[in-house]
Amino acid sequence: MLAQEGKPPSEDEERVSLWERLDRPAPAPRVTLTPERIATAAVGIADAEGIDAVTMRRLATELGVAPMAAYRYVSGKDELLELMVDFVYAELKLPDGDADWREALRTLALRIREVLLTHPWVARVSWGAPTPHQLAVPESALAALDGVGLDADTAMAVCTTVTAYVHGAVDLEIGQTRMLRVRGWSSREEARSGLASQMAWLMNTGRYPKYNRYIGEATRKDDLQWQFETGLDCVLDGIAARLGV
Amino acid sequence: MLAQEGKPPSEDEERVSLWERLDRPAPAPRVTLTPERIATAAVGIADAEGIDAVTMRRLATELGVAPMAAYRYVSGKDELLELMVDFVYAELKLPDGDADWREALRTLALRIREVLLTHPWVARVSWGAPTPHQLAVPESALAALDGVGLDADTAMAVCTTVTAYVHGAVDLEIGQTRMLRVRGWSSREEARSGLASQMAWLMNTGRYPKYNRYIGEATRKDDLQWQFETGLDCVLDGIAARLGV
DNA sequence: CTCGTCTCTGATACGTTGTACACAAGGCGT
DNA sequence: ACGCCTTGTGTACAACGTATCAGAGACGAG
Repeated sequence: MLAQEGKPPSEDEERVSLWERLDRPAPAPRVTLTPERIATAAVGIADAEGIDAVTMRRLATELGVAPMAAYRYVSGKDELLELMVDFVYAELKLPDGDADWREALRTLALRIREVLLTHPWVARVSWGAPTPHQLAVPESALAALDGVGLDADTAMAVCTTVTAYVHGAVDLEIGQTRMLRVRGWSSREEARSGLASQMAWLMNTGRYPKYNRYIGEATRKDDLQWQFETGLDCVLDGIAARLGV
Repeated sequence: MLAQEGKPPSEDEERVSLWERLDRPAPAPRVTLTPERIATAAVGIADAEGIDAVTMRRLATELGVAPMAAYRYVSGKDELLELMVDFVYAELKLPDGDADWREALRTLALRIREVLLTHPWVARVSWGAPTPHQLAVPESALAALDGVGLDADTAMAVCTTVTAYVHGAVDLEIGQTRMLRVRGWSSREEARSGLASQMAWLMNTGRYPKYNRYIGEATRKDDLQWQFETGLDCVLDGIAARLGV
């Protein structure tokens, strides 16, 4: 479609992945830009001002280069986001290999939560294809489960279940936190009494009596850590029960 | 800022939520547009061509109106997405009230999964503030848990845990499915042997021995329904165990 | 019937975004 | 020293969200 008369030298060669490309031994002369510099700058912007502030132009400004410069390293914004996600997962410290499977999975889950809460935009970005540092998570989990004598399908299912819970729970947590932060309410006292005005209106419709009652009675509504750990322990209990310790 | 010299009749009155506004008894004459028509059209586009195809202009074209017409009903694209999410959740059939709490939560989870898989874009859109039809989910779950004698915090935690698992699991599922669909591979035979080229390269780095082995041995890798139900049953087992049946 | 008014829609326009394309600059092997 | 290949620049365009204003059509009052 392009390069229809010139020379198509390496045109149409099979598409290599971002990671494969970056792994090749840096064939380039004079680089002022590197994947690391790009990722660092982009993650910095996202952490400071939210993922919407991450713009190819803004990134270029931050790096002191022209808007199109980063395109030598990532093929588009999607790959930039992949790079950012991988960069964040790189800071995840994996649990030691000599722990009980349950303890290993538990601390892994807690650490993932911490990382995701530190970079809330990651939860809404990560796609289908896992990045290298994301793959280290199931690798570590499977290693922890290795001695328990599970078949491959069950072991994978356990990993998926815990991962699903962690991501889902942190996602809810982030949404909830952001919902409070969007309004002016800084303290939760203010938030609880006024709640969201729309929420208040919804409650006043009388269509959610149980919900209304329960949030009225709840006393640990703000203890997100407790909620997360309670759910996580339920999940781990269930795994242990269903799999014979 | 606007209307600085005329009459600011209802200007600056406190911001009312989308749902409150739509509930007021339709004060308007001659409507060719309605929230329902807008939501139907937008959801249709998103289902057929993905969420990125949902554009204010595209939506207007679909509705046969000018690009700005829908802004009379939603204040911006964010509210359009809220409207779409609520429209989708409206088709969720809630379980009857006379079931066992466990069965109620189980079928609720399975039905949410079905809805989310039918409209995969919903999973990546839903925010912090729940829409009315989304609120019906915890309402129904709390109703099912009402007789079990849980304190408010625990009941809420149970709801959150199940919701978190469902959302997280479906999210993974969608990502996985989309990852297969992005390539040309239509069949999973083709997908398994070739896998993603990038995945294959990552595996060949030798950094993920366990993962590589387990996906090689797994035989139910494509049975996503089994995976989901297995995880779900683990979660429910854990809840039952930790809460004394 | 007429008219003022209120609500809904159309037209136009602006700033921002992602990115295609062609060109310039500078280090390395020979 | 020379050319080549990689890297960064400049310019440009289509598409997006949305602000603003003007017009159109139905209702209530007279």
